[in-house]
Amino acid sequence: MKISKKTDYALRALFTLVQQYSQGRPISIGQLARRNDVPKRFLERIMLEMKVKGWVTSVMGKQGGYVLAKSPEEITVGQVIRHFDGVLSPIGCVSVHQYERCNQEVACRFRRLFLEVRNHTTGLMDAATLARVNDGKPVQPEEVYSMDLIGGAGI
Amino acid sequence: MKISKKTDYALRALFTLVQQYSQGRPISIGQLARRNDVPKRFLERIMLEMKVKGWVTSVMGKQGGYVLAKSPEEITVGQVIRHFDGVLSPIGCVSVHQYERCNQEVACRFRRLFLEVRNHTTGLMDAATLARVNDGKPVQPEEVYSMDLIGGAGI
DNA sequence: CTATGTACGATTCGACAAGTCGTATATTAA
DNA sequence: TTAATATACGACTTGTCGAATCGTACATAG
Repeated sequence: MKISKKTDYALRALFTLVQQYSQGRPISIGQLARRNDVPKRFLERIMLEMKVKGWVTSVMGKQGGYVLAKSPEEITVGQVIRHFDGVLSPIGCVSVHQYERCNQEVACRFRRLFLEVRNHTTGLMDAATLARVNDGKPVQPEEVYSMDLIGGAGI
Repeated sequence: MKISKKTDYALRALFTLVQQYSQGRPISIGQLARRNDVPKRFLERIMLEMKVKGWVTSVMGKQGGYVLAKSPEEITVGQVIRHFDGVLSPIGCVSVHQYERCNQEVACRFRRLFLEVRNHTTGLMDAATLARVNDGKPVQPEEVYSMDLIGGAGI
Protein backbone atom coordinates (compact mmCIF):
# COMPACT_ATOMS: atom_id res chain seq x y z
CA MET A 1 0.00 0.00 0.00
CA LYS A 2 3.01 2.26 0.05
CA ILE A 3 4.17 4.73 -2.54
CA SER A 4 7.63 4.14 -3.99
CA LYS A 5 10.78 6.08 -3.15
CA LYS A 6 10.71 7.35 -6.68
CA THR A 7 7.37 9.05 -6.12
CA ASP A 8 8.54 10.33 -2.77
CA TYR A 9 11.72 11.80 -4.27
CA ALA A 10 9.85 13.24 -7.24
CA LEU A 11 7.45 15.06 -4.94
CA ARG A 12 10.26 16.41 -2.79
CA ALA A 13 11.97 17.81 -5.83
CA LEU A 14 8.76 19.24 -7.23
CA PHE A 15 7.96 21.12 -4.05
CA THR A 16 11.42 22.57 -3.97
CA LEU A 17 10.86 23.77 -7.52
CA VAL A 18 7.53 25.25 -6.51
CA GLN A 19 9.20 27.27 -3.81
CA GLN A 20 11.78 28.44 -6.34
CA TYR A 21 9.12 29.10 -8.94
CA SER A 22 8.75 32.84 -8.41
CA GLN A 23 12.46 33.49 -8.90
CA GLY A 24 12.59 31.84 -12.31
CA ARG A 25 16.20 30.78 -11.79
CA PRO A 26 17.00 27.10 -12.43
CA ILE A 27 18.20 24.91 -9.59
CA SER A 28 20.76 22.17 -10.24
CA ILE A 29 20.29 18.48 -9.53
CA GLY A 30 23.11 18.67 -7.03
CA GLN A 31 21.18 21.29 -5.04
CA LEU A 32 17.91 19.43 -5.33
CA ALA A 33 19.54 16.22 -4.16
CA ARG A 34 21.27 17.79 -1.19
CA ARG A 35 18.29 19.81 -0.05
CA ASN A 36 15.95 16.82 -0.16
CA ASP A 37 18.30 14.07 0.88
CA VAL A 38 18.03 12.13 -2.36
CA PRO A 39 20.85 10.19 -4.14
CA LYS A 40 22.01 12.53 -6.90
CA ARG A 41 22.37 10.06 -9.74
CA PHE A 42 19.01 8.56 -8.93
CA LEU A 43 17.32 11.94 -8.89
CA GLU A 44 18.82 12.54 -12.30
CA ARG A 45 16.75 9.68 -13.71
CA ILE A 46 13.66 10.94 -12.00
CA MET A 47 14.01 14.51 -13.25
CA LEU A 48 14.45 13.16 -16.75
CA GLU A 49 11.17 11.31 -16.53
CA MET A 50 9.45 14.42 -15.26
CA LYS A 51 10.88 16.41 -18.13
CA VAL A 52 9.40 13.96 -20.62
CA LYS A 53 6.10 14.33 -18.78
CA GLY A 54 6.29 18.07 -19.28
CA TRP A 55 6.28 18.93 -15.61
CA VAL A 56 9.75 20.44 -15.58
CA THR A 57 12.19 21.86 -18.09
CA SER A 58 15.94 21.85 -17.98
CA VAL A 59 18.55 24.44 -18.75
CA MET A 60 21.83 22.95 -19.86
CA GLY A 61 25.33 24.14 -19.24
CA LYS A 62 26.86 26.10 -16.42
CA GLN A 63 24.29 27.81 -14.20
CA GLY A 64 21.83 25.29 -15.62
CA GLY A 65 19.40 23.11 -13.78
CA TYR A 66 15.68 22.52 -13.56
CA VAL A 67 12.63 24.76 -13.52
CA LEU A 68 8.96 23.98 -13.13
CA ALA A 69 7.42 23.93 -16.61
CA LYS A 70 3.83 24.48 -15.51
CA SER A 71 2.24 26.59 -12.87
CA PRO A 72 1.86 24.79 -9.52
CA GLU A 73 -1.92 24.78 -9.98
CA GLU A 74 -1.66 22.54 -13.01
CA ILE A 75 0.19 19.61 -11.48
CA THR A 76 -1.47 17.29 -8.99
CA VAL A 77 -0.02 14.75 -6.61
CA GLY A 78 -2.37 12.20 -8.17
CA GLN A 79 -0.69 12.62 -11.54
CA VAL A 80 2.74 12.09 -10.05
CA ILE A 81 1.77 8.93 -8.18
CA ARG A 82 0.01 7.49 -11.20
CA HIS A 83 3.05 8.06 -13.36
CA PHE A 84 5.64 6.56 -11.03
CA ASP A 85 3.58 3.93 -9.25
CA GLY A 86 1.10 3.10 -11.96
CA VAL A 87 -2.10 2.84 -9.98
CA LEU A 88 -3.94 4.46 -7.16
CA SER A 89 -6.48 1.69 -6.71
CA PRO A 90 -5.84 -0.82 -3.94
CA ILE A 91 -6.93 -3.67 -6.22
CA GLY A 92 -7.07 -4.17 -9.96
CA CYS A 93 -10.79 -4.88 -10.19
CA VAL A 94 -11.72 -1.36 -9.06
CA SER A 95 -9.24 0.44 -11.25
CA VAL A 96 -10.41 2.52 -14.19
CA HIS A 97 -7.13 2.94 -15.99
CA GLN A 98 -5.65 -0.43 -15.18
CA TYR A 99 -8.73 -2.55 -14.73
CA GLU A 100 -8.08 -6.26 -14.28
CA ARG A 101 -10.92 -8.61 -14.74
CA CYS A 102 -11.59 -11.05 -11.94
CA ASN A 103 -14.00 -13.92 -12.38
CA GLN A 104 -15.12 -13.63 -8.78
CA GLU A 105 -16.66 -10.23 -9.29
CA VAL A 106 -20.29 -11.25 -9.33
CA ALA A 107 -20.15 -12.67 -5.84
CA CYS A 108 -17.26 -10.61 -4.51
CA ARG A 109 -18.05 -8.90 -1.27
CA PHE A 110 -14.94 -6.96 -0.35
CA ARG A 111 -14.77 -5.23 -3.69
CA ARG A 112 -17.13 -2.49 -2.51
CA LEU A 113 -14.81 -1.65 0.37
CA PHE A 114 -11.84 -1.18 -1.93
CA LEU A 115 -13.96 0.85 -4.28
CA GLU A 116 -14.78 3.26 -1.46
CA VAL A 117 -11.13 3.54 -0.54
CA ARG A 118 -10.21 4.17 -4.14
CA ASN A 119 -12.85 6.85 -4.57
CA HIS A 120 -11.78 8.75 -1.50
CA THR A 121 -8.08 8.42 -2.24
CA THR A 122 -8.34 9.56 -5.83
CA GLY A 123 -10.58 12.40 -4.74
CA LEU A 124 -7.96 13.73 -2.39
CA MET A 125 -4.99 13.08 -4.64
CA ASP A 126 -6.50 14.64 -7.72
CA ALA A 127 -7.61 17.72 -5.83
CA ALA A 128 -4.11 18.13 -4.43
CA THR A 129 -2.37 20.54 -6.75
CA LEU A 130 1.21 21.40 -5.90
CA ALA A 131 0.08 24.94 -5.16
CA ARG A 132 -2.60 23.92 -2.72
CA VAL A 133 -0.46 21.38 -0.93
CA ASN A 134 2.44 23.77 -0.69
CA ASP A 135 0.27 26.32 1.06
CA GLY A 136 -0.72 23.85 3.78
CA LYS A 137 0.89 23.64 7.17
CA PRO A 138 3.45 20.94 7.94
CA VAL A 139 2.17 18.08 10.07
CA GLN A 140 2.79 18.22 13.82
CA PRO A 141 4.16 15.03 15.39
CA GLU A 142 1.08 14.54 17.56
CA GLU A 143 -1.18 14.50 14.55
CA VAL A 144 0.33 11.29 13.26
CA TYR A 145 -0.80 9.44 16.34
CA SER A 146 -4.02 11.29 16.92
CA MET A 147 -6.78 9.23 15.44
CA ASP A 148 -5.83 5.61 15.33
CA LEU A 149 -4.47 4.85 18.74
CA ILE A 150 -7.84 5.66 20.22
CA GLY A 151 -9.46 2.88 18.28
CA GLY A 152 -6.49 0.66 19.02
CA ALA A 153 -6.05 -0.02 15.35
CA GLY A 154 -2.99 1.93 14.36
CA ILE A 155 -0.83 2.22 11.30
CA MET B 1 -0.58 1.18 -3.75
CA LYS B 2 -1.99 -2.24 -4.45
CA ILE B 3 -2.69 -5.08 -2.06
CA SER B 4 -0.88 -8.35 -2.71
CA LYS B 5 -2.38 -11.48 -4.22
CA LYS B 6 -1.84 -13.12 -0.88
CA THR B 7 -4.16 -10.66 0.83
CA ASP B 8 -6.64 -10.98 -1.99
CA TYR B 9 -6.66 -14.77 -1.76
CA ALA B 10 -6.83 -14.72 2.02
CA LEU B 11 -9.91 -12.52 1.92
CA ARG B 12 -11.58 -14.69 -0.68
CA ALA B 13 -11.06 -17.76 1.47
CA LEU B 14 -12.23 -15.98 4.60
CA PHE B 15 -15.49 -14.87 3.04
CA THR B 16 -16.16 -18.39 1.86
CA LEU B 17 -15.63 -19.56 5.41
CA VAL B 18 -17.97 -16.85 6.66
CA GLN B 19 -20.69 -18.11 4.37
CA GLN B 20 -20.06 -21.64 5.63
CA TYR B 21 -19.89 -20.48 9.23
CA SER B 22 -23.45 -21.35 10.26
CA GLN B 23 -23.12 -24.97 9.14
CA GLY B 24 -20.08 -25.64 11.28
CA ARG B 25 -18.73 -28.21 8.83
CA PRO B 26 -15.11 -27.77 7.67
CA ILE B 27 -14.37 -27.03 4.04
CA SER B 28 -11.25 -28.48 2.40
CA ILE B 29 -8.47 -26.51 0.78
CA GLY B 30 -9.32 -28.14 -2.51
CA GLN B 31 -12.83 -26.73 -2.31
CA LEU B 32 -11.65 -23.31 -1.17
CA ALA B 33 -9.13 -23.17 -3.99
CA ARG B 34 -11.58 -24.20 -6.68
CA ARG B 35 -14.40 -21.96 -5.51
CA ASN B 36 -12.17 -18.90 -5.34
CA ASP B 37 -9.86 -19.55 -8.24
CA VAL B 38 -6.69 -19.71 -6.16
CA PRO B 39 -3.70 -22.06 -6.72
CA LYS B 40 -4.21 -24.87 -4.22
CA ARG B 41 -0.68 -25.26 -2.91
CA PHE B 42 -0.36 -21.53 -2.51
CA LEU B 43 -3.61 -21.29 -0.60
CA GLU B 44 -2.25 -23.98 1.70
CA ARG B 45 0.51 -21.62 2.80
CA ILE B 46 -1.92 -18.81 3.31
CA MET B 47 -4.35 -20.86 5.39
CA LEU B 48 -1.47 -21.95 7.55
CA GLU B 49 -0.57 -18.35 8.30
CA MET B 50 -4.14 -17.55 9.16
CA LYS B 51 -4.27 -20.53 11.46
CA VAL B 52 -1.25 -19.22 13.36
CA LYS B 53 -3.01 -15.86 13.55
CA GLY B 54 -5.98 -17.57 15.15
CA TRP B 55 -8.46 -16.60 12.47
CA VAL B 56 -9.15 -20.15 11.32
CA THR B 57 -8.75 -23.65 12.71
CA SER B 58 -8.15 -26.86 10.85
CA VAL B 59 -9.52 -30.35 11.16
CA MET B 60 -7.12 -33.01 9.95
CA GLY B 61 -7.86 -36.25 8.20
CA LYS B 62 -10.61 -37.32 5.92
CA GLN B 63 -13.62 -35.00 5.97
CA GLY B 64 -11.23 -32.42 7.37
CA GLY B 65 -10.64 -28.86 6.27
CA TYR B 66 -10.87 -25.34 7.61
CA VAL B 67 -13.35 -23.50 9.78
CA LEU B 68 -13.52 -19.93 10.93
CA ALA B 69 -12.11 -19.78 14.45
CA LYS B 70 -13.74 -16.51 15.45
CA SER B 71 -17.09 -14.98 14.77
CA PRO B 72 -17.17 -12.84 11.61
CA GLU B 73 -17.65 -9.75 13.75
CA GLU B 74 -14.22 -10.18 15.32
CA ILE B 75 -12.07 -10.17 12.21
CA THR B 76 -11.53 -7.02 10.15
CA VAL B 77 -10.21 -6.53 6.66
CA GLY B 78 -7.70 -4.11 8.16
CA GLN B 79 -6.16 -6.85 10.25
CA VAL B 80 -5.79 -9.12 7.25
CA ILE B 81 -4.12 -6.47 5.10
CA ARG B 82 -1.77 -5.45 7.88
CA HIS B 83 -0.70 -9.03 8.39
CA PHE B 84 -0.01 -9.91 4.79
CA ASP B 85 1.02 -6.55 3.38
CA GLY B 86 2.58 -5.00 6.45
CA VAL B 87 1.25 -1.47 6.30
CA LEU B 88 -1.81 0.48 5.43
CA SER B 89 -0.11 3.87 5.33
CA PRO B 90 0.86 5.21 1.93
CA ILE B 91 4.18 6.45 3.29
CA GLY B 92 6.37 5.46 6.24
CA CYS B 93 6.40 8.85 7.93
CA VAL B 94 2.66 8.75 8.65
CA SER B 95 2.60 5.17 9.87
CA VAL B 96 1.99 4.40 13.53
CA HIS B 97 3.09 0.79 13.59
CA GLN B 98 5.88 1.06 11.08
CA TYR B 99 6.93 4.64 11.43
CA GLU B 100 10.02 5.62 9.49
CA ARG B 101 11.75 8.81 10.39
CA CYS B 102 12.41 11.22 7.61
CA ASN B 103 14.65 14.21 8.12
CA GLN B 104 12.51 16.31 5.82
CA GLU B 105 9.53 16.22 8.12
CA VAL B 106 9.75 19.72 9.50
CA ALA B 107 9.38 21.31 6.11
CA CYS B 108 7.50 18.51 4.40
CA ARG B 109 4.34 19.66 2.71
CA PHE B 110 2.82 16.59 1.18
CA ARG B 111 2.91 14.65 4.40
CA ARG B 112 -0.44 16.07 5.49
CA LEU B 113 -2.09 14.76 2.36
CA PHE B 114 -0.87 11.24 2.99
CA LEU B 115 -1.91 11.51 6.59
CA GLU B 116 -5.45 12.27 5.51
CA VAL B 117 -5.47 9.34 3.14
CA ARG B 118 -4.14 7.08 5.85
CA ASN B 119 -6.75 8.18 8.34
CA HIS B 120 -9.62 7.61 6.00
CA THR B 121 -8.29 4.29 4.74
CA THR B 122 -7.64 2.84 8.17
CA GLY B 123 -11.01 4.11 9.33
CA LEU B 124 -12.78 2.16 6.62
CA MET B 125 -10.60 -0.93 6.83
CA ASP B 126 -10.78 -1.28 10.57
CA ALA B 127 -14.54 -0.81 10.63
CA ALA B 128 -14.90 -3.49 7.98
CA THR B 129 -15.58 -6.70 9.88
CA LEU B 130 -16.07 -9.81 7.81
CA ALA B 131 -19.68 -9.89 8.95
CA ARG B 132 -20.43 -6.36 7.88
CA VAL B 133 -18.68 -6.64 4.52
CA ASN B 134 -20.33 -9.95 3.79
CA ASP B 135 -23.76 -8.40 4.27
CA GLY B 136 -23.09 -5.69 1.69
CA LYS B 137 -24.21 -5.87 -1.90
CA PRO B 138 -21.77 -6.79 -4.65
CA VAL B 139 -20.54 -3.90 -6.77
CA GLN B 140 -22.31 -3.18 -10.05
CA PRO B 141 -20.04 -2.65 -13.07
CA GLU B 142 -21.22 0.95 -13.56
CA GLU B 143 -20.17 1.87 -10.06
CA VAL B 144 -16.52 1.31 -10.84
CA TYR B 145 -16.59 4.05 -13.42
CA SER B 146 -19.06 6.33 -11.75
CA MET B 147 -17.06 8.97 -9.98
CA ASP B 148 -13.73 9.44 -11.63
CA LEU B 149 -14.47 9.73 -15.29
CA ILE B 150 -16.47 12.86 -14.63
CA GLY B 151 -13.45 14.62 -13.28
CA GLY B 152 -11.33 13.08 -15.99
CA ALA B 153 -8.97 11.70 -13.42
CA GLY B 154 -9.60 7.99 -13.33
CA ILE B 155 -8.03 4.99 -11.69
C1' DC C 1 38.82 25.76 -23.28
C1' DT C 2 37.41 24.30 -18.94
C1' DA C 3 34.32 24.04 -15.13
C1' DT C 4 29.87 22.97 -14.33
C1' DG C 5 25.82 21.45 -15.97
C1' DT C 6 22.29 17.88 -18.12
C1' DA C 7 21.37 13.35 -21.27
C1' DC C 8 20.85 8.66 -21.33
C1' DG C 9 21.71 3.78 -22.13
C1' DA C 10 23.62 -0.16 -19.60
C1' DT C 11 24.10 -2.56 -15.57
C1' DT C 12 23.98 -4.20 -10.78
C1' DC C 13 22.05 -5.79 -6.57
C1' DG C 14 18.93 -7.38 -3.44
C1' DA C 15 14.35 -8.12 -1.93
C1' DC C 16 10.10 -9.80 -2.46
C1' DA C 17 5.79 -11.65 -4.60
C1' DA C 18 4.01 -15.67 -6.27
C1' DG C 19 4.02 -20.16 -6.59
C1' DT C 20 5.84 -25.28 -6.60
C1' DC C 21 7.62 -29.72 -4.61
C1' DG C 22 8.40 -33.44 -1.58
C1' DT C 23 7.43 -35.63 2.21
C1' DA C 24 5.65 -36.21 6.97
C1' DT C 25 1.70 -36.68 9.73
C1' DA C 26 -3.27 -37.12 11.11
C1' DT C 27 -8.00 -39.09 10.65
C1' DT C 28 -11.72 -41.74 9.08
C1' DA C 29 -14.38 -45.06 6.36
C1' DA C 30 -14.45 -49.49 4.57
C1' DT D 1 -5.53 -52.40 9.42
C1' DT D 2 -5.12 -50.12 5.43
C1' DA D 3 -6.36 -47.05 1.61
C1' DA D 4 -8.01 -42.64 0.79
C1' DT D 5 -8.24 -38.13 1.97
C1' DA D 6 -6.75 -34.39 4.70
C1' DT D 7 -3.45 -30.88 6.70
C1' DA D 8 1.81 -29.53 8.06
C1' DC D 9 5.80 -27.49 6.78
C1' DG D 10 10.44 -26.62 5.24
C1' DA D 11 12.95 -26.03 0.96
C1' DC D 12 13.14 -24.40 -3.42
C1' DT D 13 12.22 -21.76 -7.89
C1' DT D 14 11.29 -18.04 -10.82
C1' DG D 15 10.46 -13.67 -12.32
C1' DT D 16 9.85 -8.94 -11.55
C1' DC D 17 10.86 -4.64 -9.67
C1' DG D 18 12.58 -1.03 -6.71
C1' DA D 19 16.61 1.45 -5.95
C1' DA D 20 20.61 2.86 -7.26
C1' DT D 21 25.27 3.25 -9.79
C1' DC D 22 28.48 3.93 -13.80
C1' DG D 23 30.38 5.65 -17.89
C1' DT D 24 30.36 8.64 -21.19
C1' DA D 25 28.39 12.01 -24.42
C1' DC D 26 26.82 16.54 -25.03
C1' DA D 27 25.80 21.73 -23.88
C1' DT D 28 27.09 26.32 -22.48
C1' DA D 29 28.53 30.30 -19.51
C1' DG D 30 32.44 32.67 -18.27
